[in-house]
Amino acid sequence: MGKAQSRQIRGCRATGMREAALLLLLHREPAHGYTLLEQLKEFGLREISSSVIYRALRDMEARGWVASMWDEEQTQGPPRRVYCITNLGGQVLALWVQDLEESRKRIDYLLRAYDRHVEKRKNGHH
Amino acid sequence: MGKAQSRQIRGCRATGMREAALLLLLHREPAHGYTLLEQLKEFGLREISSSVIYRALRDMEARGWVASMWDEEQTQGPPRRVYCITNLGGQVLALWVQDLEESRKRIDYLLRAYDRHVEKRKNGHH
DNA sequence: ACATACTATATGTAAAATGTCAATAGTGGG
DNA sequence: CCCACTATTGACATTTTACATATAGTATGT
Repeated sequence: MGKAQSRQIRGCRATGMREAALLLLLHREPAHGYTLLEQLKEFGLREISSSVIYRALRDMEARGWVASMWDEEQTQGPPRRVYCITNLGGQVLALWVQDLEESRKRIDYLLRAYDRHVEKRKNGHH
Repeated sequence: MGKAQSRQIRGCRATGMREAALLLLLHREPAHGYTLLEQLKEFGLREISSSVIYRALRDMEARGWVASMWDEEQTQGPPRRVYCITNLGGQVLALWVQDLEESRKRIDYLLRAYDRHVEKRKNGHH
């Protein structure tokens, strides 16, 4: 399929949703990547593959937003990491939240502009 | 600066805003790239460089969402393209709008979840 | 004529983000 | 032992975005 056709409309997510959701979950309580993978569904983020989550977690750790250690209690499977949010991570979460608020405003504006425009058309103001 | 530090929080826009805004503007009336560049500010999209807009327009044309021709009337500068939205483009715009509505819902959900969480913390529920 | 500022579009390339696939590995059940 | 489920990681391709720059016409001042 050519380059021109490649971009599809597909569940347009706000950039930053993933990070914000992860940080929020970890702000509630420490968790493992595998658990977070499940919990993210709460936020309606469409299927995110596991490797993406794990990578996001490692990146956030490199930035100091979260910290991790291997879990001691052994469970049904190989050892797993527990991630905790850091103080910095909490602050960053607050920033993401502010950004999302602005995003929402912009989306609102566009949607209203669209409605107004469609409305006008219906009323015959070609 | 290392890879880990490279990702900044930067005016988190919903993916698809740009396309939707362009299509909406063109749905109102045909326009030139240079004009659209100006008009996009209405939607609070932070500085988008011209090359990004022109590329977006060409891509949308390749997908059949818009059509262009060289403007006949000559103006202050080199010849310029007029872009019109196509029927397909109008339908695509409606889809983008639906997507943005869902995006807004998801953002809403996350923001409320954050508020609830912060509220709980304040009330002493560790 | 020459410089420069603004209008206008196009391209090349690098960097960043995302997606896909598969590798590795422990545990438990039949 | 084979399979299914839990759990994390790495390699690679694709997609998206940003940035710098090329090209070019028009207008204005000197």
